[in-house]
Amino acid sequence: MKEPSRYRPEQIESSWQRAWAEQELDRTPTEAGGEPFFALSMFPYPSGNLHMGHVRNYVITDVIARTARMRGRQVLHPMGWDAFGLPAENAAIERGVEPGAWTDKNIAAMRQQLQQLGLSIDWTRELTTCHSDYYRWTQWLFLQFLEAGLAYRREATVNWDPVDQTVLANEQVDGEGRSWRSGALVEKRQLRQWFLKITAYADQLLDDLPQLDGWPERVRTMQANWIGRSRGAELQFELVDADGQGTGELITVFTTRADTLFGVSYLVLAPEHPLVAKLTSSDQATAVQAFCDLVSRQSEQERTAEDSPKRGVSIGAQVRNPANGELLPVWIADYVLAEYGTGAVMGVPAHDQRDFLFARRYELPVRQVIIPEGSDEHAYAGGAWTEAGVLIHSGRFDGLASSKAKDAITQTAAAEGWGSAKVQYRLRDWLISRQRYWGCPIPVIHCQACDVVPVPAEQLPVELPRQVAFSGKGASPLAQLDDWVQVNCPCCGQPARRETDTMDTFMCSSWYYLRYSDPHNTSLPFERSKVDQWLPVDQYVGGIEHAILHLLYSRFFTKVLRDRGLLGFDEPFTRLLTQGMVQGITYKNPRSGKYIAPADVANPDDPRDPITGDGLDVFYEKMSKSKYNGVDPAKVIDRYGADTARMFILFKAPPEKDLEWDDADVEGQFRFLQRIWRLVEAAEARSLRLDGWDNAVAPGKAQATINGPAAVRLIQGDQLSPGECELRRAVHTAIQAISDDLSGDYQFNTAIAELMKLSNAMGEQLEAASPAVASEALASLLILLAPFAPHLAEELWQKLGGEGSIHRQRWPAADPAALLRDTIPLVIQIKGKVRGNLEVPANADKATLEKLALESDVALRWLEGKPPSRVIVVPGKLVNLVP
RNA sequence: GGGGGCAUGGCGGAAUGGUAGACGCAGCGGACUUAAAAUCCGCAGGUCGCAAGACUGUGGGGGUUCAAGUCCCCCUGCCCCCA
Repeated sequence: MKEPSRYRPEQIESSWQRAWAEQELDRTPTEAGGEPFFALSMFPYPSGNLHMGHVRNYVITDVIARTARMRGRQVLHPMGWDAFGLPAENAAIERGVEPGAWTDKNIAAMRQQLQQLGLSIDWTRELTTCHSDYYRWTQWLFLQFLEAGLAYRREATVNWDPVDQTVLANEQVDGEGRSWRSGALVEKRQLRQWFLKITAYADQLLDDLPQLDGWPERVRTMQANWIGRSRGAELQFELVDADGQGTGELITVFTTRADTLFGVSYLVLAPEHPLVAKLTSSDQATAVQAFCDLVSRQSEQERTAEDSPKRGVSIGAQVRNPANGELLPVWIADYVLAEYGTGAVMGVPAHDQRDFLFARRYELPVRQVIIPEGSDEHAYAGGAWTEAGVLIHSGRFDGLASSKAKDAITQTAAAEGWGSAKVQYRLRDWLISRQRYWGCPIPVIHCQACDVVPVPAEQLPVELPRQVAFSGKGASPLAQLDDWVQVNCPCCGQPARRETDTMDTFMCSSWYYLRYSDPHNTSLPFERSKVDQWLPVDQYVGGIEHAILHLLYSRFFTKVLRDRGLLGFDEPFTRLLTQGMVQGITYKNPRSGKYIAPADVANPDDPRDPITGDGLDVFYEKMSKSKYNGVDPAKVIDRYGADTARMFILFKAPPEKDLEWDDADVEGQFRFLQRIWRLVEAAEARSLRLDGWDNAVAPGKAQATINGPAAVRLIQGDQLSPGECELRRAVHTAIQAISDDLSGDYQFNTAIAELMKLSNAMGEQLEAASPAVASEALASLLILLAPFAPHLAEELWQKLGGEGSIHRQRWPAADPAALLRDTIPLVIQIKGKVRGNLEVPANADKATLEKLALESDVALRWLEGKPPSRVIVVPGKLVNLVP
């Protein structure tokens, strides 16, 4: 007797990876035939090592890509590298390695790690954002923005990251005022910087959100909140001199509550407002300066939180309320931001909570001008009343409802020339300048005579100089490279200077998905016909942390490029799956706050600090080095193989939920794959073969409706034993369930549960089944398994003599005949409670079911001979008898 | 403060308004073995009961329905976004 072999992933995985590469199995089809399907993962930053979050991301996309291929779609499933960024520059500063070389080395390491996962990626389309054959086109696209008037330079209050020594866009600063990268509290600085005019697309970016019905609702909500459109009015207040005479100079405020105009007690400017310096009276100058210094050290969050103290100082100027002629003092305050609206607001303490707190603190008058409808009482005590209502103390507008009054006052303002309706956005223009070396150079030249001159397209790329000296201090290394900086102006030929700022790396990632459609084009970023053929991305997979940043920028790019005629669609990503985090078991000493490595915990049932003996807190948290809770994918692959790692990650939790890494569950998946191996071994020992199984996906071939060899097609229900019927039912139930789980809303965890059920059923029924039924079951199991565990499925497919690669097999369709049953268990309910079961003919009609139920033992026992008052029959399911 | 989401065994998680807990992990019992590992078979929400079975059970409270984890209202707790 032949010695049974054992499932040893290390012996099969790498050889199949090589074989598939030779067969070019993952190559994107170039000839027509079949509907295109673009499966995309958010590309990684090449840090040099793959972590579990990456693995989860790419495995999910891989299953989607493989399934689509087996369903006859033409699949584009590429990978690339988001390769500009600070870590490379920090490595250069700390270890003296050249950022480009460091990055390329990391890419090579990570590519190899990715390949070990058995991902069906077309590596011939790989792209790297820091290579000039890519960033040449990032520069080219920047010039498109410049030409369209969507890129501009201006002096602005910007977020300065003191750790990374560069500015940041608003989206890149979190709610606590910290940098998304370094975690440092950002400072405010006045600098002249490059911006992209994303606000010009604010309406489209907002209004097109509802059509993204393949996106998670919460991502759309987050984007809508971020754009923050509010409809209101701009109102102008004229400055008056000490004698109460108008000076002709105006302060413009933005408000969504024009209805409260008669309740204004004062005006507030942002401390950074350009008029502040001009308007401050001499006796207030010292106080104002001190206050501005104080505010510049505060974060936006601190300044605007509703529960924080509101501070300010009068600047000694006065304005006139255009509605009633009252004179109002002008203040500056921390809670008004220069970059939002006009940088000035009207203070209405009775109807705005922050104004209320401010007025209390500085003893400014509070006048109520809105009362709740149907009431004449003062509706506030101790706080502002911010709801809509009816106007009082508002002259000719008295008695109007808030909503009507807003329109009426705005119209009056327009008619009398002191205001107009205005739509305001929270979204601000995207600051793309970075004072760093390792980024895409901004392709412009500053000339004394010609001002800002774009580098002519034929001179692109503006190459980033290599072999640069890094100090880590002061200005960008680029600014210190005189040879590089000094050029002649392309316009007038006079000596000029290159722009030394580089682009935000989010620029590079805002269009990479487009380049995959035509990655080797040397005359354009991509050809329109190709981008329109493959895009928009059918399924995009990545982390929720990009809900606003990358996803909003990419939508913006797509719309701009559409308007430039470079592509022909409105949105880049049709469906979006935001996968959850991978969490590791984390031990923390609650007294010292120190994290303890799992390896140092002697007894996991009673975890204690190895040094102090304190009991430890145990919980799951996102894997990170500092918490010692990371699991290295390479080690898992070494020990169990890629297929087990893939299966575990997909089975453990639904894709959008957080996943708790658990070694015992990994073992469980390995055992499952072993059981399949043994199942096939046993079949092989019976000489079962799959070589008649002609089911391959051929380009253009019509979708087969019946699977398998002729023998199975001829299976007649009445020729099968009950066990064979049961087995076929299990097979086709699994086909149907897994096909559903892999359609649109991906549920890999339940799909794998169905595979387990099928394999359990085969364990019981396969041995007694005829070769035709058994081989149908085996082939189906392996084909259904193929997207999840591609190496094992291929190995076993070949073992049984399957023709061609299993990955070229057609996805099976369930045979409805196999799902039919003669009898079904009918649930008998008494008053809604389940009291028993009854085996009844599957095709029995309502009347028969009712009769059978009434005659059942259960009915006799519970109804005590009395006829029920009501009978509900759900055919195929249950009968509910209500006494 | 506003908006959104979530809450199911010891654990991860399943359940088109129709038998709650699929599938797995951990656990327990058994077989095989000199023994262990591996493997195989079986048990398993809780309470009461020898058992048959009954009662109870999806964060808490109400409601709609023949029937609610699922739909509606209120509350509590946790998470996310915005302020």
